[in-house]
Amino acid sequence: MSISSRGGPRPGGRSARIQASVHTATRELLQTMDRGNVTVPLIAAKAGVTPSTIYRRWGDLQQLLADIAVEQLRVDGDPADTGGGASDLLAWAEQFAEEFASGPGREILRDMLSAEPESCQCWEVTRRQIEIIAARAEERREAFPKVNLAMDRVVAPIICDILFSQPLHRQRIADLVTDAFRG
Amino acid sequence: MSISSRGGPRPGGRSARIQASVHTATRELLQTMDRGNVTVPLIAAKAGVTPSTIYRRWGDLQQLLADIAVEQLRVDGDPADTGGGASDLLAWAEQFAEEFASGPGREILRDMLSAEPESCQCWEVTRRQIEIIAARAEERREAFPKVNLAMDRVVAPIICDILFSQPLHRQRIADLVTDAFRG
DNA sequence: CAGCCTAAAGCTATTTATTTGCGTTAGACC
DNA sequence: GGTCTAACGCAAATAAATAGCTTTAGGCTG
Repeated sequence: MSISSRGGPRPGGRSARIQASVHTATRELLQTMDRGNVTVPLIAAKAGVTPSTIYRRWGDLQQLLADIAVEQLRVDGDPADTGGGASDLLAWAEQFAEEFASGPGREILRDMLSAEPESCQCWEVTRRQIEIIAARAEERREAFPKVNLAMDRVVAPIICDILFSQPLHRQRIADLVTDAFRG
Repeated sequence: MSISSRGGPRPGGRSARIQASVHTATRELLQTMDRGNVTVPLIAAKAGVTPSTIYRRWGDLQQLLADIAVEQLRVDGDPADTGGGASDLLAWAEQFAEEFASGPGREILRDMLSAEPESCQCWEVTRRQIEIIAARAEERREAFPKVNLAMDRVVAPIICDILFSQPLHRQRIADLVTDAFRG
């Protein structure tokens, strides 16, 4: 009997309930107070679980925060359909930048990065959004840059601007998008 | 009498000695063991100071690590002069990528990012390196991209590849450099 | 160059976070 | 229903971080 073929209540049930409870508690705390003051015991108390539960499931605070951040990226759903590939990309980039350029947003991005493993799903999730935009553009038979190029020309510079605290104006984003269309 | 006009032994002397001692101890520990096992009390013991000294001067482990990382960036000195702007940029980018693509290198980059403040001198220091290359190219009356463009087209994608654990081949870097020269 | 003055370091006690071992429970599977 | 185990709760032990107070080094003045 292999480990994976047997196994107890892993996916659903209590575990899921606790995960939701911890996630909610964390998000609420992050709205109330500075990220630097949020601690594992605090989250545990608000979520109604013991700290050791959190340590065992997530390892440490950073990985928990990263987990939550990635989840939030997902729930944002598909990028808006504005009728054209170029404007889709611009709209998406503006929203993305706005979301992460703020103090808290920057902290979230950094949390995602400091979490060790493939938790850097951040890049994958983002890429998938661009793929959706690209697919729509193709359906309409529009010209649209390769996804890799869009990541290099638009996403990478925006992320670096955010991480290294460079100012990020509206025009700057528009320029990046324009550049992406010049193969 | 203003604070800045009086003041005790701030720049030189004991403080400098202790900073050097702590930096050295940290670097040595990082070579011996995993970054995750390095703690402030450990560093303090090896450096022959009390932990509270480190906490007061650097705040926490991340800021100390970031401080050291930036220092190491500096000591690497000017980028090599290979005789032409394009090859200078390529050589620099290859070395940069190699330095940070490794496991420890990635961790260093992440440390620099998680340290709060303008400690993100990482970007500034890097930019200055590109400026040096650009200045040399101008002296030779070569064509060379604007520094901002080089940062966007070469540095930003490389950093994102490293941070998000994308593979980073030699050819990939060469392509990025080539792109940068297509204004 | 002797003495004053203070920023920075030491020391210690206290608080807070993290780890660990062990008993308990929920719920997946037969 | 019964069994079996991953995940949880609880509590004790360890380790890290903070804070108060004392001591020291070394820049500055006279």
